[in-house]
Amino acid sequence: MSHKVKPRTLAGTLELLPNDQILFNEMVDKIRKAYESFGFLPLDTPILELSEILLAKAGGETEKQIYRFEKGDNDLSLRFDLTVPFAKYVSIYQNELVFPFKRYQIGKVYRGERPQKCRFREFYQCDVDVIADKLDIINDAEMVNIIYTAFQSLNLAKFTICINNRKILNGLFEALQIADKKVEIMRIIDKIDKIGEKAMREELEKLEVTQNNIDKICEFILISGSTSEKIEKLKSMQIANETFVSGLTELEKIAKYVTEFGIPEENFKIDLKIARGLDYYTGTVYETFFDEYRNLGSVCSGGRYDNLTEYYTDRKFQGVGISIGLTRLFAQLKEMNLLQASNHSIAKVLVVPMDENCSNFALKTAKQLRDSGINTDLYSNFQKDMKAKLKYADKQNIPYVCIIGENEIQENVVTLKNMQQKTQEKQTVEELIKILK
RNA sequence: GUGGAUGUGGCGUAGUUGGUUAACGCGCCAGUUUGUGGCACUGGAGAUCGUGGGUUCGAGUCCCAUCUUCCACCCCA
Repeated sequence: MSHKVKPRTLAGTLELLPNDQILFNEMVDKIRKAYESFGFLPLDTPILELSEILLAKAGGETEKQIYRFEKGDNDLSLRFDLTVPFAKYVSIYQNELVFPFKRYQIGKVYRGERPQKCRFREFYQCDVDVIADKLDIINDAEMVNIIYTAFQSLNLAKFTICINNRKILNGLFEALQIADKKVEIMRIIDKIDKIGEKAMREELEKLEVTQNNIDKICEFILISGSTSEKIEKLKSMQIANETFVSGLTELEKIAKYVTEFGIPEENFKIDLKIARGLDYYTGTVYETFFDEYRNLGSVCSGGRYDNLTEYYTDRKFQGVGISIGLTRLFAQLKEMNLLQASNHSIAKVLVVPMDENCSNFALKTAKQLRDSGINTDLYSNFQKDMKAKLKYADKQNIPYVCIIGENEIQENVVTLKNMQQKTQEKQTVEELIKILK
């Protein structure tokens, strides 16, 4: 007896049973449809890239978390996100593409982290981005609309799309003369919901931000009220900083467009606490939360960037985009039992020949069904009895079984059994197709 | 990368102060007379108790090491 290799799946990866996979695929389909409904174009890029491409921007988390290896003389890496390959793609094909280039991409990305709850090493991202030499702010507003449309069609839970603008934060830091620490400060601010105001203040103290400035930051990020009230309050702060003013103007425009897009007020909010860690964001930043499950964190995030292709070309491109982390979202929904159990099957009908002598009629019937666009499974074991055949249909949630035996062949009909209603009737093949269509 | 835990058949667990052929539920497979499912009943397969050392007459149960997985931090989807 040889030793068996114990079959197991790498931690931090998601592997589903068929019922869940069907649900997962349905979510992908809905997201794709939402993205395409805005005219975004599909794109696929390799999972593998040369390391020099993915690591063009040296330092930071990327370098720590990227899966990198050598094969022969090639220094290769697995893509860490879909944005960097997108930047490479745009740089290569800049003369062939039509701008503004609106694309979506749904695919797996890889991060070499210590896996933990809802934290994966291989996961799906569903990205949409627009890129052009110059991109009007209305594109930022359209992103809100896309997120709204996608989550509306996913129909999972009540959600709120929160936006902020990095320029406002940067402008404030410049005005307070603490711009040299802006990246660190933004990361700390970003954590306020998780750690609370007190802990946030303590962390800022550690950074040697003065008490006066900490007060100002808190006062600022905790501004409350409706969207228009917040904008008024920000204006009344009278911060004489160009960056701040330009960020505020952008935010105001987005709020206006969002209303014009017809997005309900309850689904959209300005949240000055949102900073986002990723340092390539330069303007609008997005996060999306489920109202009743805020603790899940953001289920869709993104932002505006000024020069995404800077590592590959001198031509400057502005972009704005968002991403749904579908693997994490799915895992969270499943854990919280928020997914309706799938009783969907891929096959609409199971064709069951009683024995080998019935194969000719059964196979022809199956072909006719498939030619009519009906997903048809064929029970492919003549040996087993009727019990096993029906059990198979039952377990697969196949709604109809089409039984073909000696009796049926003689009368030139089939027996169609409705599994749910437990009824059955003899039908001609033509009637069968009509019923199943 | 830092810190804390975990590890018993496919899954979830029991296993008493170390003592005979490791238990239970779910699942899986097969039957309950052969053209009718989800129920019930009967039977069956499946674990060298993560791995390697050690202590002991004897270890799933104690000690050490190692691996694995999980959780938190970091960062992020």
